[in-house]
Amino acid sequence: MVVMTRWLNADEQRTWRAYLTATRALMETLDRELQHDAGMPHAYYEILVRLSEAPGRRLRMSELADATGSSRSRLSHATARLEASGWVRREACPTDRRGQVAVLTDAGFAALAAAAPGHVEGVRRHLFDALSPAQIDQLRRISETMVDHLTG
Amino acid sequence: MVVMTRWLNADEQRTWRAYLTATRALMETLDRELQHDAGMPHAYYEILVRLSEAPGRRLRMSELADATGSSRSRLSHATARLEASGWVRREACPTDRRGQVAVLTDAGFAALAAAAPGHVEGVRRHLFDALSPAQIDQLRRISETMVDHLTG
DNA sequence: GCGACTTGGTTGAACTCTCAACTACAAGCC
DNA sequence: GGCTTGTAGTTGAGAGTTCAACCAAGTCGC
Repeated sequence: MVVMTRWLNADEQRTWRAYLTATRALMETLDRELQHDAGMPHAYYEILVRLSEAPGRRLRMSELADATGSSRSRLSHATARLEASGWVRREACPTDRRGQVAVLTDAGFAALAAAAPGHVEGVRRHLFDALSPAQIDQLRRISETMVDHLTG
Repeated sequence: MVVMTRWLNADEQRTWRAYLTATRALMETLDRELQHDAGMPHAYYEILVRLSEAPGRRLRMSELADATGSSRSRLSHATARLEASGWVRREACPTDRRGQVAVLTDAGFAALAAAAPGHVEGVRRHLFDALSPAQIDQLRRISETMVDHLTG
């Protein structure tokens, strides 16, 4: 079966390349800053954030994986590393004997509290300072549309 | 010295999280598709694209690194891998004895030609099909603003 | 209660990326 | 020329991610 490829037109091409370049540059900058200032990659920072927001600072592994948009395997490896750093602890789940619960330790909360101001400042400087309020709104709508489309 | 952190307000927070989630989901989807269908990660696909567009299908390593927004180290490793696949060949630069030129082989061009339709279709399906023409325009402007801001 | 299927989570190998160190050559300066 | 500094690119080690295989425990149907 032959299917004609719907190639990108000039506008789409330009949009796609700009989006790729911008996103890559932003993520690399933030990742480098976080690694340098707080000794953790952005993915690990997000894990700590989600745990810190959860009741009791604890979440089932699978819920944490969903919240951070990560695979179970990735989260398993990451948790092992965070556990070695003393920032997260694993406990058995009382209601499901297969389950594990990741718990943010006090040291983990402290590490997050130390990292957050610098990182938030980075997000502001590298992203929001460049955009108008209207653009921030547009970016939110576009991103939410994308999320719906990709996961719907 | 004490500096007050300029925290994100609710709108910014929501925008940031949606952007992160959307971008991660999109990139992972495209990367997985490309890996599955063409046996290469997205970063390598981009290298082949840039080479295919260059005159003589060849570029200096440093130009290629800039074009793909990659570090020299990353490009070195990637080129080694692409060379092992027979998709890229390295030649000495005639004008600068330190230099190397990456050349896209016929096999590399064929691999790109085989991968491109599926990948472009993926970009269209997962991104552009979800956005209105106005949103595509907004995303382009936002992304170009970000690139200027991050690299300016 | 028992087999089949599904879900929760981990593991190891292969792969990619980052960082810092390093070699080699080019360019500027005296 | 000879010295210093900058640029081009590579390398190896360490860290993070993916994929597939796997075990253990829950769930469903009969």
